[in-house]
Amino acid sequence: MRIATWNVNSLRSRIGRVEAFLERHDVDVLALQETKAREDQLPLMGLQSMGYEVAACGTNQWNGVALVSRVGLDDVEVGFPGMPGWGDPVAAESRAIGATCGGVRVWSLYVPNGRKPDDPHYVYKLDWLARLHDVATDWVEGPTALVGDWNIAPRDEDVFDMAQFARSTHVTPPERAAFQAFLDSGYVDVVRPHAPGPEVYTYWDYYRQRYERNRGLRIDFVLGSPAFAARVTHAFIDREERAGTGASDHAPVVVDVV
DNA sequence: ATGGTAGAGTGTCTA
Repeated sequence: MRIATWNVNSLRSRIGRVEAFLERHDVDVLALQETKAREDQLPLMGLQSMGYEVAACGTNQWNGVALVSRVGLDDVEVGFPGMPGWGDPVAAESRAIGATCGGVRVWSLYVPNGRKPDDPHYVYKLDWLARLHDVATDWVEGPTALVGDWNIAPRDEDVFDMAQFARSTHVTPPERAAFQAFLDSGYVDVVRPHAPGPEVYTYWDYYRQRYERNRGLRIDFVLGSPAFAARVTHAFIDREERAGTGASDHAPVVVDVV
């Protein structure tokens, strides 16, 4: 079974690339972030004709996550227990969706950006991660994959130039500690062992031709519970998907499990 | 400190 995650930066504007990506890599389950659409706005007909089911959530024009699966899409849950921000327009219910696909519990996650370290949204980000961690410790016994845009670069090697992030989010010690807490609870970065080398970015800002100059960040991750990680045979970052006009600013991450 | 680009949709907001 092949599982992928992709911050698509608007599903409606990217639907052609999404369909081509699914076909090119023979993907069974695709977790999407920043769909930027309500469920009723989504162009699902093409995906359905390709044999996929879709579950989506999103209530505003900025966030939104979805799961696309052709190996089952059962027990769909929008959000997780204790998730902060209910009733907040920037927040909650459009950032997490979970379902059981092919025997694996998959969560598509769009971790809050944080904006600036002195912004209230940064506090909300850390709170959101803490609440997710609370429930994720209950899921670690089963075959679980926490996938998506974590908006954290856990290590210096995940950043093209640490000096440029001296006063920025994504690299602060509290954010990195929040990410590390998932690893300490048993979750494993299942991609890095299969993506060796110094530059394994998943995101390149649209500004300043950062993709062309390979000045990116690694912020999209597949964290697997031990039962999931033991089944991973291969993984890669589809860097080429970021090239050309009409690309998302994120590349998809693909994982194979037996 | 600012601005650069892209996408939501008309006012700016978000990333």
